[in-house]
This record gives sequence, C-alpha cells and structure tokens, in this order.
Amino acid sequence: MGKLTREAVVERALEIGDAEGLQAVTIRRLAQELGVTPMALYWHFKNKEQLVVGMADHLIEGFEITPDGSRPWREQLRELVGRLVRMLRRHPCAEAVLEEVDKMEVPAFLRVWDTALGLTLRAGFGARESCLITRYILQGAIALAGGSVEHRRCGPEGHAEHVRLKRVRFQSLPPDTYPNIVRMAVPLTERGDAELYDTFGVDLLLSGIESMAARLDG
Amino acid sequence: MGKLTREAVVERALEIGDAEGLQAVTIRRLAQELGVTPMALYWHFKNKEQLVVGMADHLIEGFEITPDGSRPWREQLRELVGRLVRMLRRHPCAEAVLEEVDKMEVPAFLRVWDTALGLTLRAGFGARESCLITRYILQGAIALAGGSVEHRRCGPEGHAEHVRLKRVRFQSLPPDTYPNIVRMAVPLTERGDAELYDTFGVDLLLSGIESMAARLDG
DNA sequence: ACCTGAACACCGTTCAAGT
DNA sequence: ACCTGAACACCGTTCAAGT
Repeated sequence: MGKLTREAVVERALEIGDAEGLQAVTIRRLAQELGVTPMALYWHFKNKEQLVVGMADHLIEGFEITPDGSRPWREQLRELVGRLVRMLRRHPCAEAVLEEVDKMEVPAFLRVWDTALGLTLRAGFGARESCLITRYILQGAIALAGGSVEHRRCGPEGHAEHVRLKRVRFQSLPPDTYPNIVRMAVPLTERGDAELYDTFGVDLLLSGIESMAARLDG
Repeated sequence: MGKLTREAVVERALEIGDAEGLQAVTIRRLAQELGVTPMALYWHFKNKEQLVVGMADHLIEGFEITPDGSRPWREQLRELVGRLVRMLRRHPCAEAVLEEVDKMEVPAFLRVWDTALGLTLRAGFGARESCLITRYILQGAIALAGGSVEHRRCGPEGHAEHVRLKRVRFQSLPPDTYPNIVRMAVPLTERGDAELYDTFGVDLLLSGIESMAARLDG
C-alpha cells in the first residue's frame, strides 16, 4: 500500500531502534515490518551503512540553525548544544546511531559542525583550536546526553527493574576496592534527571570553552 | 603449543582489533588464528560480549592509580585523564571497545571511575554533580583522544591516502552551505597532532571542571 | 577440565530475473 | 524504475560427544 520510500524506511528504522536498540535494526527485520523483500531496501540504499547514515541525517535534519552575527557566540553555541541534547533525549537510539556512523557522510551533521566552527572562529580561537573545540563540544554533548537517556528497551516497569538491578550490582561490589561507587550507588543510577543534565551538564561543556576563550582575551 | 588461556585470547583479539578494527574481531576469526575451534573460546568466555569486556579490562588494567590525599585533586585528575589518553593513542581499537562495552562489567574501569569519584568529591562537588562530572571527563577523554587516533587499518601509506581522500572530500563540498568546513579542510584532517591534543585537549576537559569548582568556592 | 563436530538461526549482499 | 527469488559467505551460539 504505502509506497516504499527512503523516508518511510528511515523512520521505521528509527522506531525499531528507539524501541529495541540499534542492534535490532537489521535489513531483514526492517523489510519484514515494511512488508517487503530484504533486497527491496537495496534499491533505496546502497548498503546498511548508508541506511544508518540516513537515520542520522533524519535525526539532525530539522535543526534549522541560523548563524546570527549580532548575537553572542556563547549563546548560540549553547543553543546548538541544547538542541542536540533534547534530540538525544527524544531518541534513545540516537547516541548509538551517531557513534556508529561516519559523521562526514551525514549532511545535516556537517551543517551543525560548520555552524559550530563559525562560532568558535568568531570567538577568536585559531583554526586548529576551533577544530578541537567543535569536535569536543559535539562529541561531548552526544556522550553526556546519551548517557542520561532511559532506553525504552523493555517498557516503563522493565526500565525501573533495570535501574534497580544496576543499583544492587553497584551496592554488592567489594567496598574496599570500590568505596565511592558502593557508597554512591543511588545517585549513580539515577537517570532521566533532565533538569540537572540540561543545566549543569551543558554548563560544564560550555564553561570549559569559555574559560579557554578568557585566556585568549587576557 | 602455547596453551589457550583467557589472557592469550584477549591479547590476540586486541592485536586484530588494533590492526583491522574491532569489527574484524569475530569468534571464528579469533579461533582460526589461535589454531582452535570456535567453540573452544566458549569455554573461556560465556559469550562474545564477555570477550569484549575482557579486552576492555586488559586495556585499563595496568593503570595503578594511587589516590594521594596530599596532592591536589586537579593534578591527580589530570594524571588520570593523561593515562587514558595515552592508552587510547597506543591502541587504535580502544575507543571502539570502550564504546561497545558495558563499562559496569569492566573491573578496571570501575576502579578508575571510583578514583575519579573520590577526587571530585574531595573537590567539594555534591554526589550528583560528581557522578555527572566523572562521566563527563571519562567519556570526554575517550571521545577526544579516540578522535585523534590514526587507525592503522591499512598501513602508513594507506593512512596518508585516507587523510588525503578525506581532505579532498571536504574541499569539494558546496562552499555556500559548508563555508567553514571547506575553508578549514586542512586543519580538520590533520591528525596525530599529539602535542595539541595532550595539552589543549586535556586543558579543555579540565578547565570546565575547574571553573565549575571555582563557582563552588566563590 | 578442556576441546571438537555437527547443526541452528540468524546476518549482509550479489546477481539474474521479473514487471 | 522498482521489486522478487535463489544463492553465497559470513556471523554467534547450543548441545551432545569426545579425551
């Protein structure tokens, strides 16, 4: 019925990935859910790698970043990171997708990267520093936000169970070799603490850059 | 001849991974190189996941971190990150291994994490902030250092060719949508710039934490 | 305790063929 | 242009059996 289009395939893939993890996204499984032969997908994607590229592109696509020379670069960088973080929280499989993919192949990611580069250059950083900083902030946002995502692999009560199990595992570690982990089992396993991540986490990322920028000015 | 031991398997796996990438490390390939049946490995490892856990543990094992109450926490955190970065540069597959693995299952990683937690707690951060910060700094170090690694997938001249190709790809992007990437194709593809990564990169990571700590004191 | 043989249920991918 | 059928070369893993 519904024609097999690139977009439909990618969206279905993201649904599976968000629900069951990226490793559940296989060509054969995808084809089955779309009511089609595995080989049909090879008409729309050269190979599986390009399918994942498509997933990544779809995730970042709608960011609509408009570099604005009149607003301060810190503010705009913060906004960029904020968008990344929110997207990562909406899509549990986004972190895995962005880690697996060669980001150079993802147009939407390159646009984000280009914008970030423009901002750090404007901040006064040199070419090589800007490369490092942008890599750092984008990777950092993915790692930080991704780590805070509750994977919905098993439904809400399955998630709570998963957290409980992890906590128990921490608590039953030998306290003489892992004193802090044992003692902090509860805060370590508290996830989805959105507020803390959105404020403290992003602050942490940006304050590093800002203090490096301060050294440039001083 | 040489008996099939857990350690021998893990070391062989790391050799393959460093040389050809983690995706080349398969049970069957590993068994073949060790002159043994694939099923022999299942005597020493419950499954492939546990093999990768073993690889990760072996990578971090020799860190010998001795928390020293008399030295400043910044210095010790910096040393910890430095060790991680150097290990990641020595082992091209380390980043992939540490991303794939469930770090909770890796004793050596838990010891590093515990040490880092002890240091941030001593710095005056609260429990939840310490969790965030340690996750941030460990993940950040992995992402930053891993991104600077030259994968020896194809030998030295194959690597140079790979860089050249990537550079050309950047340069031939549409300059109106990716102005900065096109203009900075050269610095973007310069890798193995060890000095810059070891100083600026680690500074960047730590200055974020230090400026957050300054807010606590102030 | 340590390893083998045979089998199972999965992958991604190619290539010729259909409409 | 868009999809199917059959086949190939790979995976990880189980289970009974060997020494």
